[in-house]
Amino acid sequence: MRLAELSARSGVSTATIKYYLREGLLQPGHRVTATQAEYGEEHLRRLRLVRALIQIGKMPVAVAREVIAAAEDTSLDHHMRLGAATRALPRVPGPAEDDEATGIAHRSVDALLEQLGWHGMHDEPSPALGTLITSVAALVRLGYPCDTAHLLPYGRLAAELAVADLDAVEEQPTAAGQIEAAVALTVLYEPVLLSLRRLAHVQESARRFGGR
Amino acid sequence: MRLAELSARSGVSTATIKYYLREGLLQPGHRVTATQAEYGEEHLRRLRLVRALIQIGKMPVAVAREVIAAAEDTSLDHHMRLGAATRALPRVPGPAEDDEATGIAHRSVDALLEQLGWHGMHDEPSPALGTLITSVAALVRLGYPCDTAHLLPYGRLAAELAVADLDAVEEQPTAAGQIEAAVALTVLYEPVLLSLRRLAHVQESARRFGGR
DNA sequence: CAAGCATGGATAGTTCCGCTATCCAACGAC
DNA sequence: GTCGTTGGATAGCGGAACTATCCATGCTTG
Repeated sequence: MRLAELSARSGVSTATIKYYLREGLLQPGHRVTATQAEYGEEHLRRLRLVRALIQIGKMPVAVAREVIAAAEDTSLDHHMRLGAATRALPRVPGPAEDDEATGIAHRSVDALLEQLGWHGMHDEPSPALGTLITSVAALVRLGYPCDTAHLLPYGRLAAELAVADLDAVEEQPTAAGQIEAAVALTVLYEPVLLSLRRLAHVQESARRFGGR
Repeated sequence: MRLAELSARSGVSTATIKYYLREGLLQPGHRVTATQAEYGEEHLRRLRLVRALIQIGKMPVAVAREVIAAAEDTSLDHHMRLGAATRALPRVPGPAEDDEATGIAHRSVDALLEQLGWHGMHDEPSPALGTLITSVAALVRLGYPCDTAHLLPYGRLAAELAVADLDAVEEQPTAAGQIEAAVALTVLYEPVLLSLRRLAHVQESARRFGGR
């Protein structure tokens, strides 16, 4: 398949595909002559994944490159590669300030992890932990309840989600498939989850404050 | 308080505050002379909210303006204003394409809403519904399991979250406080939830594929 | 086999967004 | 009165994600 066909089948313009090739998000096609290259189904699939990460997952192009590179790094073991998406992702600047609210947030989160029985979080710190603390600090600063008691139900539900997610990952037969699934499901279920929560808000609000 | 003090207490530069004033995200201060204005605690609070929406909630400035305007629109009733954040928000372009995957996604989502007993979703369509369908379509296109059976646990957990969220909203004593809380908690608990899910993935992955 | 259009690599340009820097006239404390 | 401060207006900047143009090659068709 030539670049033009790859473009037609993916719905991505040739100019954008060239851009992704430049940025290293896509393997170059097999050069068949000095000025022509051949692309296969795996390029199409990869392109769809990249597009989904960027458009649906709102991931910056540079981050998508790192995530994909980590997922393909065969020097890491299975567990590490499964965590590739998690580690490369969030980019909400960690707790930059060191004010009172950040301190409170830090303590609330530590207590939460303790109560959930999640250990080893500080050993290989996931950027998600920084994002969590920053977000809780923002809530604290606005005076909203965000102590361990309020966070705990969220933590328990997150744990349930993780079980469902990992089940879905394990449905994939091959190791490489599991890695890709971990990346794709982690990132692409996020808008699903947030949308469902928003819709549930509408439902629950209607139930309580019932319009008509 | 003068602009400089507002800046110092919020940690936002005066240039940025002026920008927010221009963009209508902040009420102008009370003009005390031709060239000076006085700001109060409510300006500080509002500024912190705006910052949180933009930095933590990753909301575009223009969207933050709409959300805040809707939340303050006293011509709407309580239920409507509580939904202001939900309706003004997501901006993942709705299902633009109309391919096979989108059709499958549409049917899966409809069946899901049916099984959850969520009705009236199509009457005043929340943009979250469009985001949901687009995201599911992307998963379908990549060949991942995303049928009603897979989505249902997410829906149920979202419903549980909504109950907890609305409980937190109802803790606020005043109507205006509830509106602001609905906006702030809807948006600012999103990174909290996603971070917890990522951390839970690490835990669950360690449990299953356990490195050491 | 020549004409002519398609291919794909390189490079520069465009658009949008979220600030940021510069001016400048009016204030106000010393 | 002097001089630093305030705050409104305007223009500029830097990053991100594309997008448009150029051009040498090469396949294709009459």
